[in-house]
Amino acid sequence: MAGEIVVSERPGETLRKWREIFQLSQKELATLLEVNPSVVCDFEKGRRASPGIVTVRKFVEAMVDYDSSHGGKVINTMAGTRTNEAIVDIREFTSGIAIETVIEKIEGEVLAGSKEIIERPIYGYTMVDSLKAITTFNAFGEMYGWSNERAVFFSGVHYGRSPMIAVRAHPVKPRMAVYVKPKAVDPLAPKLADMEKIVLVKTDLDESMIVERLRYLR
Amino acid sequence: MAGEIVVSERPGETLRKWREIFQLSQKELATLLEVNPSVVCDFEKGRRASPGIVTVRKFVEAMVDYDSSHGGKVINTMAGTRTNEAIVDIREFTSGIAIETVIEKIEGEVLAGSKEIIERPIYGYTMVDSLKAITTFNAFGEMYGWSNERAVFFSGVHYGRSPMIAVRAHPVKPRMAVYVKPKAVDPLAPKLADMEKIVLVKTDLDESMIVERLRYLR
DNA sequence: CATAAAGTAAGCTGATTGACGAAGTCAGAT
DNA sequence: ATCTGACTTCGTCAATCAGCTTACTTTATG
Repeated sequence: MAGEIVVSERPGETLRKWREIFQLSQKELATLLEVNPSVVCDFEKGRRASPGIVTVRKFVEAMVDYDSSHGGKVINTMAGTRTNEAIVDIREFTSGIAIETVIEKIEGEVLAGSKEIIERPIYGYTMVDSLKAITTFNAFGEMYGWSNERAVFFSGVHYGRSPMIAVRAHPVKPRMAVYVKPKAVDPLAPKLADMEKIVLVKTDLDESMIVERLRYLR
Repeated sequence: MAGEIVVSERPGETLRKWREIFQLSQKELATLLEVNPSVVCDFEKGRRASPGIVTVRKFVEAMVDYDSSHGGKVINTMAGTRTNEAIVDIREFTSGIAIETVIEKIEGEVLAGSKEIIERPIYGYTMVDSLKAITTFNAFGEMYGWSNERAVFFSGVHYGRSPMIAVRAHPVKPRMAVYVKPKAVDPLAPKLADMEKIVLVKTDLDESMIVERLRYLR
């Protein structure tokens, strides 16, 4: 959405399109943003030709927040799964931790990833139930996607294909993907990981065990 | 890519990440952009906190252009598939065509989609080889994304799951997805289609037949 | 018809960007 | 030990943006 706006030939029109999808008037949106309605108009009509990305973010955020505080009519799917159900655990480290270290802790087997990237630090992790993550609107990270610098643990992996496909198609990528007790690992997965330059790891520890072990990482 | 930059917490760092992926020095990139190297640095280090989207576009374009004029080392996948190979056909209609009409033409069976959406118009279509699309850098339009208002035909569908997962994870959605002669259709696919409010259709015509039939749609 | 409500247009101001160039740091080769 | 190349920092400045206000169309709707 934010991406679509930046990338579009006439950002203003795209902005408008989304405002209309969210069924907001210029005035309403302006109120949410605490600006004058003419500002919204100016952007939509292109008087502001190249809005700063912070501005774009503000617009998108305002609309999404509004929607979710009104039951998420636009954002939420009709399906019953709630965002939070998909996310089993989410934590930020207080400082950067090398990917290697995490791999050791979880007794992971590296399926893809060069030496170089393995040395890089990450700053947190997210544990998701793969199937729920996909069937839930926003599990992929509150519209802004995952922060780059983290690991994503996928539990409930069946074929070992979909999670990496999701990563591939999503604009914002984690540094590291971990399959938790996967039933299988499709050969396509490591290939995709290589392409994305992210580390793909498999572990046989279960969710609670992993959370336990990562708990006392700084 | 442009999307990732806008959306990221520290756009500068993301910009740098991509410059490094393209294996360019600041100086080289600056030369491509015809600016002083310090400009590149300023952006990467965040002195310019909210670059205009035109600037972001310039950066991205410069890197992509450079890469493709050097054989597309980064853009084309290491897996050898060239971007264009994934896209079998792509066409814009001169005016909007109702989704219903397209469904009739291709003798499609509707797997998901309400009456309402089926009446909506689309303005073009893209035919992709599913597997190649995923293993190819740019087929998903990482750069510019799909336009909303079109159909995407997936050929070479095996389980009938990945294409919809890609659609799900990708920020920009087509109005209509068509499985061309799928070997199977995973039950998850129609569910995802419903959630995305896009029409999912299956057809037993083959690629060339479809292109043929859609050719003479206005 | 009158009058909201929604959106457009235009002029203005202070803040920030986009750009430069000079002077600096830093890590590795020579 | 110093040199080179890659990167950083910073002061500067014109251009542009983000925001305001106020006045003007349009388009419903009682």
